[in-house]
Amino acid sequence: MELKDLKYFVTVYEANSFMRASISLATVQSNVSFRIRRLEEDLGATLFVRLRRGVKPTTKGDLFYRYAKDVLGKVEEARDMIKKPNAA
Amino acid sequence: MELKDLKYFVTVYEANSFMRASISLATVQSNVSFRIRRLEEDLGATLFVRLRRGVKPTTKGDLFYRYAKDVLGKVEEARDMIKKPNAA
DNA sequence: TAAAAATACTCCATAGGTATTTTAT
DNA sequence: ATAAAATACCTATGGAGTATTTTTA
Repeated sequence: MELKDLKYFVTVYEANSFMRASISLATVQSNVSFRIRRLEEDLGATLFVRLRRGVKPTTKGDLFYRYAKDVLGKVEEARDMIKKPNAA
Repeated sequence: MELKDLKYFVTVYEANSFMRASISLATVQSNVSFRIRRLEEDLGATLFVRLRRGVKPTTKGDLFYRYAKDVLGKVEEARDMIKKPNAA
């Protein structure tokens, strides 16, 4: 699992679409598809159900979203903390 | 920044040595050196002072350690949560 | 001066991008 | 029928390993 996978996941979750997410992420739909699939395989769980128009998170997808946001938030916190000149 | 960088950082922090960390990480010293340096550049801060024998965390290194552990811990939590069959 | 980190270099795996096919309603 | 996801494919980037040089207490 990579931080980028979490970023992709969160973007897809909020867009309910691989295609729209790919635009936000300045990449291409096939990459989003690949990374989400790989993340699902890594976790051993389906995170989205694929629908006629876009995708919809599964229950596990909903749960995972909270952790993903939390992790990405913590990383930003760490960055901000390091940036502060008085932080050393 | 990648999760692997955080893992490398934490291992170095706990080993006080790039070389010993490389063994724990089943890789090679040059990779550890490279990833730590890149992480430092990414953050714009030195995380370790290089000593005659091994390394020693800077004040920012000490602070960053807490976040790194926290992030890696949260990722493990997420994995465990997803693994639970009743989590969906 | 010696143990350990940094650097230079090579090779291969894989990430990203293009084009096409498959799926689901 | 059609919009969107999956797949196949190619190329280029960069991650892992090897060998060597540089650093520092």
